[in-house]
Amino acid sequence: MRVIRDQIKGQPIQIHVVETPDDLPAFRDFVESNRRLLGWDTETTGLDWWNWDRDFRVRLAQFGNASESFVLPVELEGVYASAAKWALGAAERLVAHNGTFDRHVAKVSWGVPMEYLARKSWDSKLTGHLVDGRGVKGGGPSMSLEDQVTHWIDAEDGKRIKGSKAIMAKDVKATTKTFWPIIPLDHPLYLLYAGVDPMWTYRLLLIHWRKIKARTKGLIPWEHQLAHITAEMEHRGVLLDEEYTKKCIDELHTEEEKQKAIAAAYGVEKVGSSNQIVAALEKEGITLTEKTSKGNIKTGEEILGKIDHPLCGAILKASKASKQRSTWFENALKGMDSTGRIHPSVNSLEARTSRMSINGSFAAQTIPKGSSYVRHMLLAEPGHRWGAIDYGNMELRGLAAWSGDPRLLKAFHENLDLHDMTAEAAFGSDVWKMGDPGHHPKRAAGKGTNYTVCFGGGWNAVHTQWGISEEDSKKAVNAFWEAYPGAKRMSRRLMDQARRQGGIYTATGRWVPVDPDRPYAALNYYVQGSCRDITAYGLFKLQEAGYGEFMRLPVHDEVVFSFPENEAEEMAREAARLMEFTVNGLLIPADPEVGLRSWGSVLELEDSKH
DNA sequence: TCCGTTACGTA
DNA sequence: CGTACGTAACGGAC
Repeated sequence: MRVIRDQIKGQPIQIHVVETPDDLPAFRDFVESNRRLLGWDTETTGLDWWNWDRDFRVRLAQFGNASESFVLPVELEGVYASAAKWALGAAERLVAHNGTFDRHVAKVSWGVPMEYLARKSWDSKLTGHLVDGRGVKGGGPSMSLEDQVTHWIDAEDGKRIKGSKAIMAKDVKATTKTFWPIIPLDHPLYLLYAGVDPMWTYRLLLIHWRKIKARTKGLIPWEHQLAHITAEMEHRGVLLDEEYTKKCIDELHTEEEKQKAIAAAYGVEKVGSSNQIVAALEKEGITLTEKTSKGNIKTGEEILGKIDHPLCGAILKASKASKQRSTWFENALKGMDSTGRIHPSVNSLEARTSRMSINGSFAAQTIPKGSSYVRHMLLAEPGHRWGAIDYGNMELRGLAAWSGDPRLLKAFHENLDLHDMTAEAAFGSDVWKMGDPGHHPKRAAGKGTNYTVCFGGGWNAVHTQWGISEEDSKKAVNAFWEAYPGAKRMSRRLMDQARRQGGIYTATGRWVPVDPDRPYAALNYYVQGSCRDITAYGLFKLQEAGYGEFMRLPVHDEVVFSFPENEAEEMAREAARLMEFTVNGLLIPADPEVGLRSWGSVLELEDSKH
């Protein structure tokens, strides 16, 4: 058996590379004596595990503790895969970094049920987030294995691994994204890269465990359970309307070509190029002046949309068609498996505030909702109908409940219009009395203020983003804090805590770091983070009640489903009831909607609030 | 090939 | 003192 000797943080490590079946007894001995906690990982041909019946393969499986690991060439012979499968069964506890991916792999490659592994798994990506959930941009460690190693173990080791990818890619004349299926199984850097992974995840878990704040510890099983639920949704996938998708690609392509030709006639070859746009418009006698924060000239919709010139319309139409085509339809088609389903990747614990994100085949959380054009490409299962259940006014209700402000609470308990209330507090009731039919004439300012303040904004944000006059914005924001002193106290308390401790705890005890120069964000972090856990709790209840197999994706304050046609309405009502949650006596309601076959059909319901 | 910037979509 | 994301295209840096 080949042994690679190296170091982590200057400490000696050993990677045992299994080369023949004769090496397996030593592997089994190792697993037996490390069964209490075993780090593991897989190397594959790519991330598209759903193509297991096409060209996806698992190549290596690795198991280890803090200083020793074994690498199995599972791609070669069944005997190695059997050994890997046995090890997964023999371990009492497993730890992996982003282990949901490896559980997909174990399921499609070796038939190991995801649920079986989930029950005894830790995930160092999740524990890392519980310690400090900030990404690199937010001044934090960031959750990728390389970044976690760099931050918590050894900066040199982290960089070395990053560099080794580039070298491997070069060795096989490929890129860092394409070398995975072709790198030889015995490439020394590949074996080193693979072999250190289980050691790192093992070490990271122990480091994180010590650092997770006492109040946050309770979320460890919570996050692992949630990650399992979303992994099952990933595994199930969402049915794609292939015919419709292809039709849209053609349509958009035609539109794009048409508009590009118009733009080209004015000298704009690349409709996304600000330089070309500025130069072409200059020739037409139009000078753009508005600058971005970096001093470049702005050429977005905001600017071009206001100019009455055929070039501007063509540029906007061409880039919109192009972006829709590639972002939605082509990405989805590329990600389709042999059964016609796509498998977007759900990151169950992503943002600083813990909100989930979805990427991959399509970014479900950014799918346009102004029109049903894109949403029509996603279908419920045959004989099913699409269901969508969303929480109503979740964040403002949360603010009311957690702050305990009497007027905010009264508004929701008595079904009053909070936007009218804020408008009244700011601009008086001379022209409008509570309870009168219709709305306060300045309701828009009230609405903008409610949302903006809840999200940590001030009068300037109300002014610029809601189109409210400067004077009204100032008046409304001041009035908000006056009218709802409970919210003011809550914000102040959180800012104090953030200044003293560097962060805040959400309603579920989650630690969220707050930047010292942005203490005002603390209120939003509390509300956003706590609301995310209400959605998470809803998913637990749904799973527990047997609704798991019908769930498709979580979309912030919404969950989408594929329900059997005959019981769809009833199931949606029951699911909504399960999701509803009461915070300090205030209900966060969940509204069920059932469409026809496609996601888009829900949007077209007459009574849809969307 | 990588990465910062800008733009635009969502809650 | 708006917050949190993902994706695409461009264009300079390497």
